[in-house]
Amino acid sequence: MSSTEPKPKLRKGLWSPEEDDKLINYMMKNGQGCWSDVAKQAGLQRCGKSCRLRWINYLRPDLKRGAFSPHEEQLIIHLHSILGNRWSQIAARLPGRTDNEIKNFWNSCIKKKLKHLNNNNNHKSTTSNTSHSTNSTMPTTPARTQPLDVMLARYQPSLRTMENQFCIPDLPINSSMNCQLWNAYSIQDGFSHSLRSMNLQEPAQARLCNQNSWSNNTTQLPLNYTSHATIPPLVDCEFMSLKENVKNDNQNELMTTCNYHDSSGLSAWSASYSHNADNCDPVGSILESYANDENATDQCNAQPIAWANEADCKGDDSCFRFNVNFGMQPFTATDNSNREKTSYEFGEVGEGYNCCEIKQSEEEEATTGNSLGGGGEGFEFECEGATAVWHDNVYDIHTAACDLDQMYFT
DNA sequence: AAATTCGTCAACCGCTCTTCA
DNA sequence: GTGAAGAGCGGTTGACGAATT
Repeated sequence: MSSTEPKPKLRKGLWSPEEDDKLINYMMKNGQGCWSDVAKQAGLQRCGKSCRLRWINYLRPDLKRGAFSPHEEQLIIHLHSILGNRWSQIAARLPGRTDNEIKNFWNSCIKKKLKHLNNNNNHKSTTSNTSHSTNSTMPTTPARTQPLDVMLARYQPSLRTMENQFCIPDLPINSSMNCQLWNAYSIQDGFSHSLRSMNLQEPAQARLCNQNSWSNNTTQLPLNYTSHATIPPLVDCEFMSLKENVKNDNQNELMTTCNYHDSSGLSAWSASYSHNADNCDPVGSILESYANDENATDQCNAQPIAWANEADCKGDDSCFRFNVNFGMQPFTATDNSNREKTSYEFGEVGEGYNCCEIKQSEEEEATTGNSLGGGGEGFEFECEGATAVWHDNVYDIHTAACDLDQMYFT
């Protein structure tokens, strides 16, 4: 049965240049409003939804047209490895690109490359397994030199190799310390991690270097992943520390866990240090076991992060947590009750490097004592415009570089 | 040269979330 | 508190040009 009433027929399909003109003129004149009104008032026989889509994905003036740059490709792969198919969130971090564009690019281009890469790898591993079954050393394949290849390789857990891990270059650390580094490219939800553990050597400082600029607000992923690889230019950091006066021998023990976030608001890598792990409480023991476990690459998940739980601070432990922005230095943190003041010095080290040096000051050792222990208190820090407010196990972070909200410690 | 396959991308569809009365 | 409308998101479709057979 056919209706005799003339229904308002809405156009579908491709937009004509005339329709585009009408929409552009209307939007330039009136700005964005109710989309169903836009359709009517602009004289378009389209539904509001169609108008919105056309404007957002194609007509708005701030769109960047053309092919994706290599850097954009890397960024998309990086973000997708963390966010999955959350195209709008990925697009939000690529100025001038739309979610639709990125989605199409992913489905038509990157996905294919990944598949191809995976096929190659499967072939390689099949053939190598049949020929060498007992070789337990790290893969000896040379470091990849193509950025996209590196990103793709890192995206696929099965393809991760030593040279594809983030590592902190030139990271001297006390021989009594163990250092554990891991990248975070397997993050799906919160801060679970894919780990790479390392034992490092003296001296007793942890220097975190970056060939790019710490203070650069834009996200630039590292292009080279050699043994002295760069790390992302991170501008935000969650920093946790546990300090314990070990009983009997009056020896200080320090365990520190850092989670770093790049300027796109995503965790990019983490590092942990333990001092005098031999005397460790469970916290240090966990760290040590990972540091000594050659197979710890992918098994830790969120466990290290849990060290910062109040419950892990036993006895007279002091426990303090704060956020820093490495692009701003020096950094001083004060808890919101003004009972303690903890200073960390970040200085530039080396020509062409904007490095961050983390060390615990004498004052801090002397003053942290027990007063920062206990749960339920919030901490608030400020650092040249950056604030981090801790409440209900959530950090609200606001910085001049980016506005990150609700980062979680698990 | 025609037919077929492939790749790209704009647009649609259906669903969820948000806002507001 | 509730429902309707609008907005936004991700998956999918289909048109169209290029490449291949």
